[in-house]
Amino acid sequence: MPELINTVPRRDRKDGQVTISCKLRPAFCATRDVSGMLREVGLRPTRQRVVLGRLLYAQGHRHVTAEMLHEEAKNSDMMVSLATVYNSLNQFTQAGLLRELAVDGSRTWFDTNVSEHHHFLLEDDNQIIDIPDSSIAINGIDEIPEGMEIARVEVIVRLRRKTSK
Amino acid sequence: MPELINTVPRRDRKDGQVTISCKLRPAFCATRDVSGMLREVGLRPTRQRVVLGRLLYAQGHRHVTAEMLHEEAKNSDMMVSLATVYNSLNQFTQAGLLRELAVDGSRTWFDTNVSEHHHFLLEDDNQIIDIPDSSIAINGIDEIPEGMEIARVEVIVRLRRKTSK
DNA sequence: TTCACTGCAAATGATTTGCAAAGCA
DNA sequence: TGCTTTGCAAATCATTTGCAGTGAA
Repeated sequence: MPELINTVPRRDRKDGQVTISCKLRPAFCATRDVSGMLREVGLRPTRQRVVLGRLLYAQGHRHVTAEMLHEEAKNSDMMVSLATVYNSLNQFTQAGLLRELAVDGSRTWFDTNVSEHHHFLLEDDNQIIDIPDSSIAINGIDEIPEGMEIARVEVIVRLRRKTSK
Repeated sequence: MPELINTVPRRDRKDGQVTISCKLRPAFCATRDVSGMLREVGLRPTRQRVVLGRLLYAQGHRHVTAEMLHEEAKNSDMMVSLATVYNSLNQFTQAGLLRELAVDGSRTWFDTNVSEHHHFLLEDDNQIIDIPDSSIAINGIDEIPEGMEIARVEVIVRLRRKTSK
């Protein structure tokens, strides 16, 4: 069941302070809608794109790698080649349905939640979790280089297991 | 000429707010000190490590990739193999002389400034710049998952050229 | 002299690409 | 039918590794 949609993060800037408020955007809900969603962004709803779209959007927001998604497709006996998984993830990203996350040099993560929000990274088991409902204020970036503007602010809070003492 | 050293970032936490104050740590200064620096962290000052150490630390803080550093070594006719550049960068990182940056999925960046601070990423020309003297307050991460603690907070402010309008 | 370190070349792992075959409009 | 899209296999790119030779201590 879909939540209310709130895709546009608010961003106010005043005297060197950037404040970003964000609510998680709900998944493109409902399995049956994937074809429509694809058509909406100009991607032909082929069998493999629909399969991947369902895996991505049918269960709420997710963070996935190509390898993970490929594995899932295999397990649901909807074979999609790994190359196609990569291609589709890139097409989805370009179409604005996914967002790429740079958290970990070794592999690329994709986030089905494209609205502005931030992440916990569990260093021990290499898992990514949304920071829920965050309202983040950053001071001290009033000196943005000449001629530039902020495209996006990404905050990654790296967590580790508490050292028992 | 070295600035004053201030390696330890302050971090206070009170009611769900984490505040981090940081000053840029100066480079391990002076060309002639690289050998000593290496010895201090338990790395034998071999010719190639000293060459790389000089390139990294002789000119203030830097953000480099393995490829960049390899190129520089070649240009200064101090040949060091690419494999050794990679190995050295990893050894330096493990020894705490460098910090790895996750900004861009495609290649690994290393930062000679290991104290806690944050970065601008110029998306257009893929350049990384320190956010100077930043004092950053983050609200809303009071719900850290059970049994976890913050290892590090990374903020990346992605910048793009201002759209002329 | 000894053992750590380097350099090459080959191995790896993630991702992309070329191209013939297959599938949607 | 015609033009996309897929799937495989080969190509690529960044990075790591095995191992014989080299060099600091």
